[in-house]
Amino acid sequence: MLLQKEHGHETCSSRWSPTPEQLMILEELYRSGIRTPSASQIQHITTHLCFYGRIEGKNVFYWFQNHKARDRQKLRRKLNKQLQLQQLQQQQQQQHQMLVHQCQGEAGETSSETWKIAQNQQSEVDKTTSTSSLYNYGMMNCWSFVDVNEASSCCTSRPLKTLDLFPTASSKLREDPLNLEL
Amino acid sequence: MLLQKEHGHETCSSRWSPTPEQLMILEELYRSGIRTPSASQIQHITTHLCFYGRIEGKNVFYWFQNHKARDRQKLRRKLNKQLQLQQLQQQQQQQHQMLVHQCQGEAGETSSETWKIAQNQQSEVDKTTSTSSLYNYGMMNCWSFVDVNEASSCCTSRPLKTLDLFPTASSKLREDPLNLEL
DNA sequence: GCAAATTAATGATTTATTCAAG
DNA sequence: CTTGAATAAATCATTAATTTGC
Repeated sequence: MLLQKEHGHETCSSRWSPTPEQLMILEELYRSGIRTPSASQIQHITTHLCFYGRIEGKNVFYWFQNHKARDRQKLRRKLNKQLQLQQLQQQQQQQHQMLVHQCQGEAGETSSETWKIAQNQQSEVDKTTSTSSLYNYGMMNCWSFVDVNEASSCCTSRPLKTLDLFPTASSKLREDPLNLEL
Repeated sequence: MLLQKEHGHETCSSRWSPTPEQLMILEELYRSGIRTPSASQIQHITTHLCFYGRIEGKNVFYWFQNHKARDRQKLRRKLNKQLQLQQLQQQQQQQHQMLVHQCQGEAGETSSETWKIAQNQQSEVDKTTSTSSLYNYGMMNCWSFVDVNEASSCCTSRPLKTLDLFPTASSKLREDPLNLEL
């Protein structure tokens, strides 16, 4: 472990932390394709970055190591997430395909036609407050009769069935392999 | 005033907020091309989504309205941002192009070649602690002589030299195996 | 506003894996 | 098959961001 030293007015903490400029340049180099710089590359970079603040070769070395690793890690996780999502969505798509098709069948109608929500099964409670009333749907000049209590009564009955999602993976699931060197 | 209810996700607050399932289905419908659903489409969707939580027609109507608008907005902003970023990056690239090119010229070497930082101009202060010592650069079994005080003196005196001890010619790309937890 | 407490990032080390030479 | 160079993965440790209670 390094000791804390005072170099003039600058505080030397135990570990290097890049100045914004250094970071910018490092990232630029990374974007330009450098992943595991050679010794002399590290040397050049270090010399260049010295202008912006204290830095040494191993800092550069470590920075590229870590950045590359965490980049891949991030990518892997992203892909995994997307995969899970896709699987989920596929299942749900199956589950809701009927709804989609139903809606597609009615594609000809316009949204701003006056529409009424048929509220046939009114809940018995709260009959006093369940008055049909005029709703102005935003900026559209379309008014509809909607029952105020539509939602609450609608929520009490659950006619649909769900598939079990997430049972998929074994416990040993690891992140997907990923080919390196972007 | 908010009434709290325990229906899983459902809390009855003053305004509707979609459950994850509802949101997923709405987005699925959106992706499937629906932008301004007709009255009966809204009716169907609402009925369907009621299963997952309190919802009414106007919520569906508004959701599509908002989603469409914000989608467009997001796209616009994204494009603008990308443009600005590109311009910034171009400027920065100009600024550090030389360094990048320098590094590109040395692309053949491997990172873990033994490399030495010649530290000729030793700073006068702290002579006691400024001992050259062996550094193990992480997991690489490559040891280099590096001066402990490299950094402090590096910033005061610019010209540095690399002494590549044995330039091996073994840079080869390799398949990435890698596996990892979730 | 502000500092203590907590959390997220990330620099630095260690351990495990890969691959090629002998 | 063993060994060593090189590197990826995992881990440790400290700093920076962020939150939180005053």
